[in-house]
Amino acid sequence: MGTDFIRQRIGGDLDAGNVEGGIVTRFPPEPNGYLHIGHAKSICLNFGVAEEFGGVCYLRFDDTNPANEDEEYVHAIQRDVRWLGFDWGDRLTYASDYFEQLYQFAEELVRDEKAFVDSQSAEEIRIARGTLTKPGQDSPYRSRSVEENLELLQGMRAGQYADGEQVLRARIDMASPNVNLRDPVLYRIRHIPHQRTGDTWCIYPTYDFTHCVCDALEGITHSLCTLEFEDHRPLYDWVLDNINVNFHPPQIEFSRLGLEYTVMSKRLLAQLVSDARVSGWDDPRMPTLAGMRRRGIRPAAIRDFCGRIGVTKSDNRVEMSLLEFCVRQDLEAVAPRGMAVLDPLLVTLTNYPEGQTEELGAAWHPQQPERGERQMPFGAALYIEREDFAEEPPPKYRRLTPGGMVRLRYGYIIHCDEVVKDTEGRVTELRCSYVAESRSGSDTSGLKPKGVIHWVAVHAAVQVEVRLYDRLFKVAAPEGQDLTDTLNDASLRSVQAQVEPAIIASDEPRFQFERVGYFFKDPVDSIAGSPVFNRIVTLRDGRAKGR
RNA sequence: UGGGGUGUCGCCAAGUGGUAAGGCACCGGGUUUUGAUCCCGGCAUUCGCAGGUUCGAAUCCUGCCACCCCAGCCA
Repeated sequence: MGTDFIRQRIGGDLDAGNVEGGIVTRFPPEPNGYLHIGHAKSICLNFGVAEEFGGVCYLRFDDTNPANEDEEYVHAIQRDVRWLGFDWGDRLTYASDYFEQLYQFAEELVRDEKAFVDSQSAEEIRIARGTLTKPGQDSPYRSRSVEENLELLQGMRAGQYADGEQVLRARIDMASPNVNLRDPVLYRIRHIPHQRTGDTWCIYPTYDFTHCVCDALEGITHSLCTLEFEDHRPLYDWVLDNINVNFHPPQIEFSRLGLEYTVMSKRLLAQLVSDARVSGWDDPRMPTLAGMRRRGIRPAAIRDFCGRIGVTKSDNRVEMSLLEFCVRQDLEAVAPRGMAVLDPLLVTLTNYPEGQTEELGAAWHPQQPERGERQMPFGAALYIEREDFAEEPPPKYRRLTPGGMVRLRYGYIIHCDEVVKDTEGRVTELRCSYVAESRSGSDTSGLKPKGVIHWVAVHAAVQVEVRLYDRLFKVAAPEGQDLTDTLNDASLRSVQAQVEPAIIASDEPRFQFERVGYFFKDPVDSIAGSPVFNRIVTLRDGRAKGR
């Protein structure tokens, strides 16, 4: 793990003896959607920092707005954090755990004349707030007496008012150049049952009032959040400076993650789900942790990625190639190899005894012979990849051509004698001859074909569905554009592939289909004996290179 | 046009006055029965721009410029 500005700051605080009790951080998601890879950055930071400095990290649900939140998300978030490999131990909390204390602090602010109940409508408040360049106007209710404010606030809590009728506001400065300080709302009335507190409350504290107080109560030593909250820091500090709480965490901001060809806003992701542009939050094309998990990406790859992107304050949009690199690197040593033909072209070996078959040994992992091998059935009828044959090969083409030869990986060298086409001119079959003495491992032919291709014997091939995923969007930065014309309609392609039987018989969840990519048995749609494979990522393609 | 931020290679990102780390990508080359993996090598005389201070600046000062965020009773 590199040392970013936050870790440097924490290390410095530790060295200076500013944090006696050890580091305490928190990951504070609102349960209103699924976690995505941008959250993973924050999770890896908060939990990672706690681990590295011998501290602890809370998982705290920021459930202050029952209108947006749902229990489903609470479960999904816990699952995702755990899947990523982090453990909050007994430090699972909810902002709602502190509702009573929050309320008491609110009364305290009222008693100290630091807050007042405003009876203006939301619209009136908005207008009086001024603009970015014009100062706001004080509310006519700004100087109500402590007694009146207290009675009003208690009345709000008791349910005497309708939604929006009253609101508790901090009394700060309506002329502040920072609009967040223009008497921000601390409590609003919402006659909505809360998923955890039921109908105990009909007033709910806002983020700005809640977050800093929860941080203080939990003794968070470093409150890490994203850049858009930088303007809120004065308010964070104001609240803690004006209530009787003896702990004041520093808020430190870092930039959120941007990733090319996808979006990271929960709003847009939720829209993709509700508009059925994807199959759900766990659609393998989604940048959600649930989606990436279903795609077949392992948590180690995501953690590696989060370590490589760093933590800074600069706006960023990371290239997809970095994520892909992390995914491939993680899978390279782990995934057993197998062969699958995605777009089959029939090859008939004219000199191979009709009806004869044999078994050819093939390593599960060429760099790890200890993993053993499987037997690949071989016969006179084979499938090869359609794109591994070219009638008019481009320069440096290393596969089959009319009159050319290639090696069938772990098998024989074949020679293309005849190209059979249908009436449309489409190639339907290649009639080839095999070199009997070229069998892999006992090759005495002396031939040196320039290429090696994968294949599957027709008589033993199993047809399965393979889902080929591509980027969700056609443009690198889709935000702010119309989904309909930026969405990549080729982001999912389903094909019927021919795979070797050993893959079907294996319990391995992930394979590298040689020369094609890494694939994962879809955990939802696979049936015993009839798996559906998701393409996790393609193999790196060095085809452009010379040599 | 008010406030808050950010600008170092195509993308991330070190660097905190001593003469531009690293990763990804890309480009060579080697090994290879996966055009994969692996291995070697290349890749910013320059740090948004312009001045200034200094023996010396990406790092300090001044002035510009560009981009991002903020006017929810969302977080």
